[in-house]
Amino acid sequence: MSLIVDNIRGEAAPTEALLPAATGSTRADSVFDSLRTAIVQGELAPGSKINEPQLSKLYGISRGPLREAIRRLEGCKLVEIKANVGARVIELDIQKAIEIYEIREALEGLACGLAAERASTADCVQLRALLTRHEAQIESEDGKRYYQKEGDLDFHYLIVSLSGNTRLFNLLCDELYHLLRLYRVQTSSQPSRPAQAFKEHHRIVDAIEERDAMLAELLMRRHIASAKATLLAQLDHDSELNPIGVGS
Amino acid sequence: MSLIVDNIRGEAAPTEALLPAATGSTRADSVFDSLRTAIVQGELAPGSKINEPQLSKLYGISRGPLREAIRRLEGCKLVEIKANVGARVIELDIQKAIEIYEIREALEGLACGLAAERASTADCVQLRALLTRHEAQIESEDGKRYYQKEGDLDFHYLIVSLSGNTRLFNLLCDELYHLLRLYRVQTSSQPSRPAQAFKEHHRIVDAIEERDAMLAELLMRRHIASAKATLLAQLDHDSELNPIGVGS
DNA sequence: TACAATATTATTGTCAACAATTTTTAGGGT
DNA sequence: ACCCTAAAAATTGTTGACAATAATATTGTA
Repeated sequence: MSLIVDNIRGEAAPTEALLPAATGSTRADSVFDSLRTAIVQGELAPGSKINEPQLSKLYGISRGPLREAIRRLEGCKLVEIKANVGARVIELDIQKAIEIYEIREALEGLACGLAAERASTADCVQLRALLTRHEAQIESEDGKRYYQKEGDLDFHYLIVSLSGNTRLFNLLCDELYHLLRLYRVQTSSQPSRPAQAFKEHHRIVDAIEERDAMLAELLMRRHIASAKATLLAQLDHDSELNPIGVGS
Repeated sequence: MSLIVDNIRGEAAPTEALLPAATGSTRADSVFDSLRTAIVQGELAPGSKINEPQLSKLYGISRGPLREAIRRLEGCKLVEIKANVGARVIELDIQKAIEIYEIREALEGLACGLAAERASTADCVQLRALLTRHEAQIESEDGKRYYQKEGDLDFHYLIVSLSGNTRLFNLLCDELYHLLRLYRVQTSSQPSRPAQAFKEHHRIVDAIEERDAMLAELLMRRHIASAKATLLAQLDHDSELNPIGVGS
């Protein structure tokens, strides 16, 4: 068991090499991107320490821009910094995931309602096309659940962008979605009930096509609430096993 | 007229002296706080450039920690950074303010509903006491609208904290509320309809006391929506004057 | 005067070294 | 063996200097 714990909480380092530093972008920006994907994809284990000398050597940069990148990660809530101690990759337990889903439910409900008010006919066509495309993908290569995960996010991505609220877009797509990805990786959770989800997606597009903002918001909130319910059930199940957080 | 413009957009510097660097906190943290309040209170004019040598001299620190503070400000959406060019204080036009209010409506609605589900009886008493206290303050020193502004935020602050969702609390209190303050300073907007607002506040507390989550959410959303409506009316009014953004 | 190209200045990005703090290790006492 | 204390190592916080880029001023020309 301690093997697993060590694996999860160890001081894992990302396998990435240094990037060629794309023009128009500073080193701090590139290393921020690299670190973010490293964290979100689980290469930097949750709870593990961010070692500045080690990472600066790995990426071939000095600690100055690295620290700026870390400060940006802090802004995205992907690491937590304690003064004079350093940064650690965030750990998402079920409790925190539920908090995120509560927020997501409210914000994506808003986005979906706005999308229904503002989406053009062409937008609706695009939205429906995206759904059918993903559906076909799933049916053909049934084994690879991977696409379904990303496909699901594509759908939500598009709707949020149709809301026309750029701040909302940034909030969801630049912050919350990364946290969701991280949680999925940490718990290696499969997307449950794909068939049901697709049905719900189509109902949501129906509502948007009909410019029914209230219904669109309601359906999206319900759609996300059902995912949240799965988490809640898991939380209740776990707390039944360990009544007051008693470890082994 | 150019006088006003210069005053608003000039490279104003905050009048703050360097802080004694509270223990347990790094210099980057203190200067982050200083800069944030300087921006929110309008001492650093919206749109003005963040000059690193100038600010580092003013605060008596080097550019390293200053840049980390700036990166944190970027995370709070208080400044915008362009690579190789630098950071500028954000400018909030009505359009952006409306986006914020849309988000705030959804999130505070959520917070209020959760508060209704989770608040203890003592919490409700505290909430009501806060209201009556502010009411008395307003009636006594009617002239000072200042208290009403902050008092209004106090009320919302408390409700958000009662939601029990810490991420929601951080999102609203550490990010959105600062932006609201900034917008109020930028437009020197007075809180409209204080009497009506107090009535709505009491109805909201009523709903929370009765553990009526749906009603509490509805009332809070409506409460914020009416503030948003004022902005929208202003936007329509302005666009009537300058049909397609024609300056003087 | 107006305009374009160039030179100058200022500012940002980056680095390597030093200071301050924390963590780890070693040692001694009970 | 345990725990407390002190030295050593490692890591974070900070600084000043240098390189790269952008903004500004200057000059030349039509």
